[in-house]
Amino acid sequence: MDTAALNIPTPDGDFVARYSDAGLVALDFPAGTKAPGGLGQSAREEGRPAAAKIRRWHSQAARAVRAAAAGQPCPPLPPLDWSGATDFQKAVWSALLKIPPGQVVAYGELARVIGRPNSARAVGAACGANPIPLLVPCHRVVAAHGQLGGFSAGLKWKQLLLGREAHE
DNA sequence: GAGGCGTTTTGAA
DNA sequence: TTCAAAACGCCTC
Repeated sequence: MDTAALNIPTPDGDFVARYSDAGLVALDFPAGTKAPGGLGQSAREEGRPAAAKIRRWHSQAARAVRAAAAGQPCPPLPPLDWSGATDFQKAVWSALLKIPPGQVVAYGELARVIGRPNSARAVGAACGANPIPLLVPCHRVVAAHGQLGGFSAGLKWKQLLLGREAHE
């Protein structure tokens, strides 16, 4: 694929945003804090130098990442490239984008929102497949009974982010 | 409170 | 096409 990977420095480390011609395709958490997987190596641009539009998206994404990491309301996001995702995943991720900062919903509740009340487990799978955590706030989804559930970048990040948002 | 089972979706063989 | 796995929820003991 023709993608560009650009660093987003924050007080918590360097996030890595990956872009296609259509928009932001993925966001990697800072190396060292990410759970297994091996992503998050040093950022490098693949292919051509970043086009002007990608630089524009990157500045938007950088602002959004820093705001989200600080638990503040998210400024406008660049276009997100969800090509390759299933309709179910897109429905789940769209619903996630509507959750305001500081508020959490249960997997089962999210399942009802998208019209699949029995799909709580599938919602969890879709959250786990989310390539853009933080900006698509899967950390605001928790299991029933107040349990945390899981998080692709590690539960420590989930707790940290929820704590900061609750503090706002 | 703990354990087991059911539901739904995804990805690999 | 089939099967196993998964960031869950509900029911039973």
